[in-house]
Amino acid sequence: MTPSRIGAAFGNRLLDALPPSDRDRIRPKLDVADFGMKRVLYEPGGRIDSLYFPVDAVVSILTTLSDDPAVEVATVGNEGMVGSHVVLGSETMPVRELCQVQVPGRMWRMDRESFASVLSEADPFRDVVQRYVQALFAQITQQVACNALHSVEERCSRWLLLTLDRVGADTFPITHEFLAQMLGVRRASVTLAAAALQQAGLIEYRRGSMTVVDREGLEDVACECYRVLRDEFDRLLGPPQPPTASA
Amino acid sequence: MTPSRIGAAFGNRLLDALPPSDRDRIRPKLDVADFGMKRVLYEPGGRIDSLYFPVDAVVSILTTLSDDPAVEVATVGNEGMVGSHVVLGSETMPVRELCQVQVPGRMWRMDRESFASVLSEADPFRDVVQRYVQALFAQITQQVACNALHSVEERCSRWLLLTLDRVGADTFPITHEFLAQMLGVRRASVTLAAAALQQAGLIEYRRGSMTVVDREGLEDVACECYRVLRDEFDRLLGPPQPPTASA
DNA sequence: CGTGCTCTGTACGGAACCGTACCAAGATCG
DNA sequence: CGATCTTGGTACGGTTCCGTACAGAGCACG
Repeated sequence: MTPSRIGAAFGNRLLDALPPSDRDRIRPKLDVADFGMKRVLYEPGGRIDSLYFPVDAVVSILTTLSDDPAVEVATVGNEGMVGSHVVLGSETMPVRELCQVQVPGRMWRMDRESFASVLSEADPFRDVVQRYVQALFAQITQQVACNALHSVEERCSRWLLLTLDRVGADTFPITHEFLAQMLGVRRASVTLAAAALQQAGLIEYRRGSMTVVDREGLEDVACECYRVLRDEFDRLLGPPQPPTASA
Repeated sequence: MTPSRIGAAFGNRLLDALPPSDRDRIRPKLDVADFGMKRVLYEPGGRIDSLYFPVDAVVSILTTLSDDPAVEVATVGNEGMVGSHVVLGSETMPVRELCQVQVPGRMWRMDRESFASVLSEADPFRDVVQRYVQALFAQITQQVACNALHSVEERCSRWLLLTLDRVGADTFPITHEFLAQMLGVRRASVTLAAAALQQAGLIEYRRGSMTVVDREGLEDVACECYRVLRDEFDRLLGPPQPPTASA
């Protein structure tokens, strides 16, 4: 943790969308969490005891099926928070959904009671949280159409771009196997798509590590879903701030 | 409209989940709406002036893409309401989503201001509405996995079963073309799947009209998504009531 | 330094589905 | 009752992706 300069930024777009005075008001209720890769934050149907506001971590919301591995329905990074169901009045996850750390990194943590009490006061916090839940809704919605209509290569590109926006770096850890599970496709299909993207000079990867080389080129290959989501987040949460060294 | 017997049911599971006294309290704010097939209730990004509680109508929530026809992300019938974004604090639809009547029928209508004012009081209404929004979330989430993993025939069956639960009858109007758009597949693919289902003696159809003959057989063909959604709705809203003649 | 494990590259047949197209049967409407 | 439109049946080549399998390449650890 850091000395809390007045109104200092958190490095999380949702929290930083608050006026400085509101930031200082909730700061005492936050501490820092740091989880390793693939750490499960909430089990299916499990209790939501804490909410998390990622800084440079990325978390997946997954849905489980009886015969297949879990499929990703949305990702949460520095633009949002993990545990949105509390906003809908629930203290638990849906029966078949879980949250899992995708890319390790830092997150701000707040326990559910604190969150609920801050939320119950009518203030900017409630407002920005509600807008985030709308954005999360939009993300899942887009994923429905994307999975129905777009190719593996398009979806891979979309996924990489979204992740890129959420971790602060061009390189992040990811295996083909893992990405395949997120997209609900074969590992070999991801290998093929990734090879094509590397061939085209858009990415580079070696054994569990992915680097985006040509970001704009990747946007051209990705389906429109990426831009749609980015624009919707910007509309609801305001454009991303340049990363002020904080936290 | 009907003479309002005290505590009378509405024929909508969400409204009927309220205690009779609460039902009577909101009854004056409701009137009956009846829209034809394919009528658009909200345009993409458009204002939500009224919310609707279907009785025997079915409404689709669709997401639009620039190059393809709109794809269905969820359906709303007598288990829920149309206009859930108001609960999230918005007065408009997301930029790329719309709501369209799927199967014509009756719906209860409430204007947004009335809804918001009823909602702001802490009471059973707020509670049941929040649970419905959770169920809607679950439905869209399931659709993500379903579109990624399941065949056209499985998805057709799921769609028919969900619709069957929502209209009060075994027969309802639907064309192959329309169903294909909802699922994001070719019209010919639906024709093939429907022919197979008819061949198996599960359904019958003739020119824009579909009848489910063997409901349990259809459940066996459908993917697990149908049962998952039905169970989640029952969990959050209570089991469906036998249809009391009302409204 | 060798062993074992994880991750990636690649192959092959097959299934599902696509884009497109054309025709026939039912409905509608003058 | 004939013209026209909508809906459904069918076909065909092509593409994408699947299921499965195996081998090599990088890394970790004893």
